[in-house]
Parts: sequence; structure tokens; C-alpha cells
Amino acid sequence: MDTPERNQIGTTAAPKFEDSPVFNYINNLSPIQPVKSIHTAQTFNSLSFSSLPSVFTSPHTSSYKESRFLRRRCYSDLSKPDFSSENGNKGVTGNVDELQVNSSAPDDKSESSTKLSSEPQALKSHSSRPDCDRPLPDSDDRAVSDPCVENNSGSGSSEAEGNRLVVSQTEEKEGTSYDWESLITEGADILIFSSPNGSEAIRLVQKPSSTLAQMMENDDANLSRMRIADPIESSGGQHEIEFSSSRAGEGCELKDMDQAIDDGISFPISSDSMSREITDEEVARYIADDCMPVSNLHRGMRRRCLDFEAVVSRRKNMEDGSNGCSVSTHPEEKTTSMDKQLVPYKSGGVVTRYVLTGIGLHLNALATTSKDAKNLNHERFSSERQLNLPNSGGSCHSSSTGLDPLSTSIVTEQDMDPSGSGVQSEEDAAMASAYVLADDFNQNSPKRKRRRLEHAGETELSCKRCNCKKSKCLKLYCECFAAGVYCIEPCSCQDCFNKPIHEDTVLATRKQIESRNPLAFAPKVIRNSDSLPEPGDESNKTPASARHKRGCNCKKSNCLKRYCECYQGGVGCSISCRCEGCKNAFGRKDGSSLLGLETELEEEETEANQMSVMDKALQGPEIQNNEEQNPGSAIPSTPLQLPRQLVPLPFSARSNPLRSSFLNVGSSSGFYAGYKHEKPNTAPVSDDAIPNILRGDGSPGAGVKTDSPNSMRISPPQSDFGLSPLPRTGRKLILQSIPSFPSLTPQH
DNA sequence: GAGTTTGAAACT
DNA sequence: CAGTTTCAAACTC
Repeated sequence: MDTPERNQIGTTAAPKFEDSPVFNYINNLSPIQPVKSIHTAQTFNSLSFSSLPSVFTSPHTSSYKESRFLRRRCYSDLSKPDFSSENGNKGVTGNVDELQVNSSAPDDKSESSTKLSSEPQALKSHSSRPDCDRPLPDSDDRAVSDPCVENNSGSGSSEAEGNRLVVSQTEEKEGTSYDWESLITEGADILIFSSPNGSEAIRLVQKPSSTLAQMMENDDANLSRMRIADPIESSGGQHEIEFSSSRAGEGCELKDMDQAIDDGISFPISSDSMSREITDEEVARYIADDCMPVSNLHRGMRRRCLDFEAVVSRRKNMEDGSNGCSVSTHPEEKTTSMDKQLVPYKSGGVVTRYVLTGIGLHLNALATTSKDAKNLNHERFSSERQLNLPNSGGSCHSSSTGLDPLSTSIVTEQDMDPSGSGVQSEEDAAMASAYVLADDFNQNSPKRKRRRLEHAGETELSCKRCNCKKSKCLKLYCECFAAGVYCIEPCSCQDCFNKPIHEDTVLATRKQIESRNPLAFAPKVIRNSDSLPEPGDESNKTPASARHKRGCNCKKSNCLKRYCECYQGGVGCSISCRCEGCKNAFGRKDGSSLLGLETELEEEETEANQMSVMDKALQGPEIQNNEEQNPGSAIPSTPLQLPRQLVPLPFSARSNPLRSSFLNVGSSSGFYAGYKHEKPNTAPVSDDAIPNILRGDGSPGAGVKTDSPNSMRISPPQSDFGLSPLPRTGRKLILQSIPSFPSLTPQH
């Protein structure tokens, strides 16, 4: 855990004075400070990771924290993207680096990174790596995934942290724990807090240590300020500060902590070395760290999303050496929020996943999620419990946002994942699980793939498994490609080019398609956050509060089957639809409202399976929320789906943090969003709403939301769900501001 | 599991 | 822009 990041963080944090914004700002300006408190940093690292919420970034805060962020970002990429717009540069770069690191070579780098700690930048990059690296190795997947995940998750991290804390506590209890009990007791509180915001989660952590609390009291106030001022950074920044203060004297033990983490993420181990000095504060730290890992697990799960844009950068990093991490502090990189979005992640080196940020849903994602979700839930739980987190299992669950009665701890973790892209998390998890299961298989015989799909695949949910035979998975026919993710084992595709190995081809193809249709990779379904109907947007008005990007053209299915993209996406048909005999349960083109939806759905359900219904519901904003919370039935509760499924409008999310509309983005969506910003509405799509939605949901108007154009970023992708925000977990989506420029295409 | 249906994507 | 073809998912048996 020597990770430089922590150190840096700690350094930055060390000065409590930072409480005052001014002071902080100054600190940021001066690189020196970071160096000061290296020790403390570690504790925070985890925290920092968690901090995602860049969304709110206030320029000021961002500015002063930048140095810090950089570090943090390493952990949480997702959040970073948000920053990118404002702070962007640094943060972004950091993210990128992290991503690269993860993808490239986790193992070796981690160590090196620790060494680098002396250098702030290096630290940043390293810090990110180390986490990733650790986990990668093995069963530890959790840890491995965690770091990476965090990066990806970014926005959700904060919340996730809270959850994580809880989890970690539980785990620790089992293994060993001194102070843990107290911590645990507090854990409940933590959970609660965490849900809303990462910042809160952090607080909880702090709470555990009375000393910290005392010490921090003042700081807390400051922190709160910070948060307010900078929602985005808040979590990370806060943590840093707090811990630093608490930890100031400590420092050394971090290594032990790290080791412990590596071993099993359980701090207790570290405690041995630490002995008593580990005060509550340390415990808190550990917890925080643990949390991170946990979250990571989820994140690790991330699906292989393709970020084409990111890919490029990544490649560079990769090529350069695993060191992608290596300081990616370049300001330029930072500028591109896109990079953040893409977080390449390797699990077992098998597949790199990139998270795409986006707005709205990709039908594909939805579909997969819904179906799989059910299965996944079951499997996930089992796996999760067994593993406790661990890798594969964890990965899977991560996706599940729902509360699982069974494993609350786990659930929390999952929630945590939400980091932003519930979808991603799901996907990732699925991916991870898939990898784990299939290490052998890789792309091999289709049969095996199928098998996995059926079995492991179920768990994976999110992963879309395509079955392309002629398109080489380089056309929109391919769900994976369309969703911005690489094909993976579970896919039964033939002659697949949609793999990391063929990044160039994939990227080029994607560009081509985008050149033809800038919105081609945009989520097909654009959802407004349920919670926040924006007055301006008509889309909100739509029953579903979401609409299909282009509208369907159904003639025989009456928009009652999944052939219909609107239906599949859980949205009602709109004016833009050219369907005939529309009977879309989610809303007919002619205006029949969703109200009838339930009844209709029920009818349909009878016809189809409840399962299918559930899925639909999940897709559908309304239902989702409820269901998510209800783990119960097969449906889905599948938390997994939930997370992904709907992509609430990013904006809405902002408006309602609670609801969090996640932006899920279909993998591509993110790009899309960004893209739009760049090229507003050039989209071929005739849809009125769409452009508006995309923009705007944010857009336009909503001032705060903002979506800043940048904001479009979602914490990933996953996109899928969006409808309901996460139930409790609340992942909030943070829209991460995407840099003005569109993700993928920017290169255009 | 094979075959059919369907509608989007791609092509002309 | 419209019509046709291609494609793969969704669905049925």
C-alpha cells in the first residue's frame, strides 16, 4: 500500500488547515504540500478512491484539489471524467494513466509504483496501479478488481465506499478485528451515509475513530464545506483531509496495511504489525482501504467496454509499458475526459474492459441485463457469499445494485459499485466471472462459450453475448460492438474482430460508422431521470420518461416484443416511431400512457414469462425502482440489471442525487453524449427528442445540471439501467462532465 | 437445437 | 431519401 498516491494524498490532506478552501487552494497550487504527508495519504487512498463524485465539480475546488485528484483519480476514474471538464486535465490524465496501468500490467507496476511514491505524479499513477495490480494476481481478484473498478466507477465510489466499509467490517470480523467491532457497530451508520454520497461515506469512516472525530471535528466542518463547494471532489478530498490530519504521525505502517490488503484485504492482518498504534483512525483507514478493494471487486467486474478513444491512449500507455500508469499526469490527457471514461481493465489479462460513458441506454445492454439479471442474481449471491467478495463472485455482484437480503454486505458493495455505471459494474462483474470461469475457454469453441453463457454467463448478466457470424462483430448488428464493448468468451461470434487485439480495427470501424451516423453508438434509449423530470424536456413527459433514440419501425410485432427496440428498451413509443399497430406497453406512440402499462405488462407477462416482464419492468423506469429494492423474486431484483439498466438521465441524477440517475451509458453512450456536445445534433436522427435529450437532458437548460456537456459522462455504462436509480444504494450517477469533446469520435 | 420471424443496419 | 439486402436477435417449435 505504499502507493504513492496515498502518500500524496496524505500529504495534501495532512494540513487540516486545508479546511479553509483558500488554504486548500493554495496547497494545490504548491506541489510541495503533497509531499508533506505521505503517510497519511495511504489511509485515504481508499477513501480517495471512493471519492468519485466529480460531477458537481466546482471549479474552485477542483483547482485546488487537482493535485490530490490526480492521485485519487487513479483510483476512481469515473469520477474523474467529471472533473475533466473543469479540472479536468490533471484528473483526467490521472485516470488515463490508471487505466493504462491496469490494462497493461498490474503486477509489476504496483511495486514500482510504490517506489515512485516519492514523486507525486508517479505516485498517482502508481497508486492506481498498485491496487489494480494486487488484485489481479489471484483470488484476490477483489482487491485487484477493486482498484481498477474504483477507477472506473468513479462517481459511485463514494457510496460504494460506504458499502464497502460495511462489508469490510464484516469480513474483518470474521478474520480478526480489534477495533472493528466498534467500527462495525458504526458501520450501519456508515452504510446509511455512504449511500447518498461518497463524501458521507467518508464521514462515517471517520466517525469510527473517536480520536479522529475529535481531531477532525473542525476539519469535518471544513470537509463538509469542501463537499458542498466541490461535490465532485468532495469524497476524495474530504477523506484525504480528514485522514491526513488524523494520521499525521503515523505513516509507516501503511505497508503493513497494504500487505494485509493484498492478502485478503482484511486489515486485521496489518494490525498485527501495526499493533495498537493502529488506533481507530487506522482502523478507519483500513476500512476505507478495504472498502476500496471491495468496491474494486465490483468494478473489477466491469465489462469489457470499449472505449475507442481511450483505447488509443491506452495503447500508447500499454505500449510504453505497463506503465500506463506512469504518470499520465500530462495535462493534455487530463483534458480529455474521454480517457477517463475508458477504463481499460484487465482481469487476468484476459480482457481489457473499457467503460464507456454515455447517456442513455443501449438496448443491448438492457436486454442482456434483463435476461441475465435473473440468473445472475442467484448465482451471484451464491458466489458472492462464498467468496465473500472475491473476485469473480464479487465481480458479478457488483453489478447487482439491488439489495440482497442475503448478503447485505455484499449488496452494499454492489451498490458501491455503482460508481457510476451500474451497468458497467454488472458487465464487468460478468466479465470477470466469465474470465474466471473460462480462463480456459477464451474464445474457443463456441460450445464452451455457450456453456459459459448459460452458466457463468448467467452470472455475468451484463455481458452481452453476441452470436455474430458474418459481421465480424464490427457492425452495429453486433450487440457487443454496438454497446461499445469487446466480445468476450461468452460470445458465440465467429471471426470476431471486436477484441482488444484488434483495437485498431475496431476503432477504425467505429469511426466509420460514426462518420456515417454520429449517433450510431449513442444509447438507443435515452432516459430522463425519473426523479427529475425536467420541465423542458418532452422526453420526460413521455410516459417512460425515456425514449428511443430513433424510434422503432415495427410492423408486425405491435411493439409488444423485443423486436421492438422501444419495447426492449423499456420505453414507450414516441412520435418519432414509425411503428404500425403500436401497442407498446410502455407507452404507445399515439400517446397512450404508461398508466396502462402495468396492466398491459401483466398481460404480457402471462404470455411471456414473468421474468421477461420483470426485465421489461426493469428497463422501464417505473418498475425498476421498486424491484430493485425488492431483491426478491427472480426478477430482479436483479440488482445487476438495475444498475445497468436504466440510464437515468445524467442530469436528472444531478438534480436528484438520491435517485441518482445513473447515466448509464451504454457503453458508447458516453461518447455519444460527448459527441453530441461537440456536434450538436448533427445526428442524423430525426428524433426531436433525442438530440434534446442527449444534450439535455441535460442540457439545455438546466443550468445546474449541467450537464455540462461534459457532464454527459456517466459513470458508466453501463447504461443500462437507468431507470431507477439505484434503490438505496443510490448510486448516484454522476454525470461526469465530459470534456467538451466527444468521446470516441473526437479523433475524427 | 434448429428453424422462423422480425426489424435494425447496411447497402444500393 | 427510398427501396432492398443483410444481419443477428428474438422468438417458436
